[in-house]
Amino acid sequence: MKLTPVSERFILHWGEMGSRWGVNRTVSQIHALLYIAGRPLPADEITDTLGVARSNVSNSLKELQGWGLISVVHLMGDRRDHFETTGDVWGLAHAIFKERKKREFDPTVDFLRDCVNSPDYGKEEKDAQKRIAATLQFMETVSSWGDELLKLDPETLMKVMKLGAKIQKLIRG
Amino acid sequence: MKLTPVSERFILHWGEMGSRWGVNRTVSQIHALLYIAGRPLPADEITDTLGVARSNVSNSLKELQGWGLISVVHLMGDRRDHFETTGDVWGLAHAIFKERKKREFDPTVDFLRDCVNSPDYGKEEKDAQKRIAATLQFMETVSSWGDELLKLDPETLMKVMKLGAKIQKLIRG
DNA sequence: ATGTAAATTCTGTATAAACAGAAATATTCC
DNA sequence: GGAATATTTCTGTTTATACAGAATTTACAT
Repeated sequence: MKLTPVSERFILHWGEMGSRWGVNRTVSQIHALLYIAGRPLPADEITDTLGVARSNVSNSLKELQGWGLISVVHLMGDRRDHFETTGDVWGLAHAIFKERKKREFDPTVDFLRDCVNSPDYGKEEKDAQKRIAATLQFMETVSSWGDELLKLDPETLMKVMKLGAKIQKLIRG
Repeated sequence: MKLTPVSERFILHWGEMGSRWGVNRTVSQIHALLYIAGRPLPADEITDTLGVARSNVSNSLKELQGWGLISVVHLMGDRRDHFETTGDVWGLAHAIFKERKKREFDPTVDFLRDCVNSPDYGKEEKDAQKRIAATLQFMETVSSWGDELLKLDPETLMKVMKLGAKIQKLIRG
């Protein structure tokens, strides 16, 4: 697949940012490619377009499935797997947010709960106890807030975001 | 500094999660230590407590300063630098959120703006153009929402979070 | 100035992640 | 069943990061 200049830049940028987002370059490049392509692509076409090893593509596709970002589809008269991603940026953001929360946030909330319930907890300095408890409480609040937001439909969430700081007035009133 | 069992677990957990959060283990361990200690520590004490090389501590402290998570203080009659972090979980979350947004989000928003304004943009498939534009618009909305939230004081933000999904009613009404 | 403590930078090593290419496995068609 | 195609797993290499320990620099005291 021949890439236009903008597509190419897009894919390269996505790949570079990937490392900051905790996913490797090839994985994010493949995702970007599928997003730009807007149609299901077979692994070989991804391989050719990005110029990486076929095995690398295979593993990366697996990881993207683990993130819930791509799905396999089949085309009539073609035995190859084809891969596609949502063209809908909301769906994407939803999947990414959900998965990152699960991987980066929830384990620590669980851990902190465990700490606080541990028999050793009382042996801690009073100040340290306070800070740990406050951290847990804070993270629990953020966590359930996140879950709530994930439940909202795009339109509502968009309104919430557009509201921005003006929400203060609603709360006070 | 002798660590209690919970403190030790806390620091180790923080260190492990660090890699998922994009910072290395020593960096996050040091931060956790300062957070638990609740008082300014000199580099040597950090070195001894964590059992890592002095040079490693030095570099990690630099990185934590880059994140705006620690500050240097001096104690009377002691020439050594001492390092401390906010004991306030809100302050912490604020600093982390702000910095992550800056590093992981804003560059892509800038990049997408650049794409859309590029002379090559028109050569793109109509569908791809739409998706890129939608991505930009979405990320811009999220970005300014983030900025707004960062401006709110903790109490208000807490109320917003506690409100959760019930915010829908406020919006409709 | 010279010595001493503190902090940083430099250099090499170890570790882990990413990746290519080969080999092996699975799938579908005849 | 066997050939052809598609996919995954395995193995070794490369590359990037983390780190220790040494060397250097900086800051301060006398």
